[in-house]
Amino acid sequence: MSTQHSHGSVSAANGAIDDVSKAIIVQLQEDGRRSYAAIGKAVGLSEAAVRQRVQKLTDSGVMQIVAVTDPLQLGFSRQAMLGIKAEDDLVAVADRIAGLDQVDYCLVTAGSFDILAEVICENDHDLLRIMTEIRGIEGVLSTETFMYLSLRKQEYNWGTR
Amino acid sequence: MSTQHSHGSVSAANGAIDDVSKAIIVQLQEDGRRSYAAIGKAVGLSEAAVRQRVQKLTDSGVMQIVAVTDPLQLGFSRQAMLGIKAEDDLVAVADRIAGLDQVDYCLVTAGSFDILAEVICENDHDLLRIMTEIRGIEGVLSTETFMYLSLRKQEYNWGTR
DNA sequence: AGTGAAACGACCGTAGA
DNA sequence: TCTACGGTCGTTTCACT
Repeated sequence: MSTQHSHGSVSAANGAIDDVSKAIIVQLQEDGRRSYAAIGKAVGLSEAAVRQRVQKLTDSGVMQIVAVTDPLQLGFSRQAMLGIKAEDDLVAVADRIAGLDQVDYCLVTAGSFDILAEVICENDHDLLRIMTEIRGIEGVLSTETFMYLSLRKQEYNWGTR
Repeated sequence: MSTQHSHGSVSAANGAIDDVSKAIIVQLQEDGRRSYAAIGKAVGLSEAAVRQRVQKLTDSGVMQIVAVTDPLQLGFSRQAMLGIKAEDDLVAVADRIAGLDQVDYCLVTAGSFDILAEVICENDHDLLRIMTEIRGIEGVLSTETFMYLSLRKQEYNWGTR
């Protein structure tokens, strides 16, 4: 870490990612199972070098390679975003909500809601149950439900365009 | 497709996924690059059989294996959910919003907003620009912004618990 | 749909610049 | 941090069930 010679580092001291690593990420956003050799050919690096950089990127949490699924095709036909008003420690309340299995996405926001939570359920019965559960959580003042009618865009390839 | 012998199919006629395929998906949700051989060992199937099922699952859009990145670590420090009220054909309006590069997630909802859109930006300047752009889209009546303060949960492993 | 086997290619550790 | 190389393991194709 103390010295650098002819080559740059995967991430600079400030945590920025160089163009080569971005190119590698693009390759893996297109196909998470693309071989390191093929990626190396595309970005102009040896197979081993690609492997090292992918390792660092995943270890540092910049990137993860995972299967993402379509809830509808797996039988989860009810999705909703919940806008939540809360009191006291918003992070603590959000973490309690995030602890529920049916919540896949939860964050603290600035705006007329304090917390947003996305829930994925099999049916209306499940959705009602999880909503009731969230309303019962300590610190939750109110919830408003936005039922998903039609998903128009969902992209995972961020930071590389 | 017309006959079945001793083995089941990857997806039933109604589109449901059997338990073996779910087990494969779980493996790939844990690690998208896990070898077919290792998955086969875990789920009790040969490598070739695992590969065939993965192929079908990805071809049919039930699953995709991709790199997902952390916007913050890639220099995109401003995220927000926009609650949008719109008129006329909501799908058409949502698709126009979805066409913007900075929008990574966009859907039509039932509730006090007609459309929800998540935007990922490098800075406040970009965020303001994209908000202005969305407000200018035909059919958009109003937008309300929920700035992201703290992401507490983001899970990709859906449909397999 | 699944199995098994053989040829091929990818992956991984190590060494050296 | 990169390239180079060899051993090991995964992948692919094919014939068969």
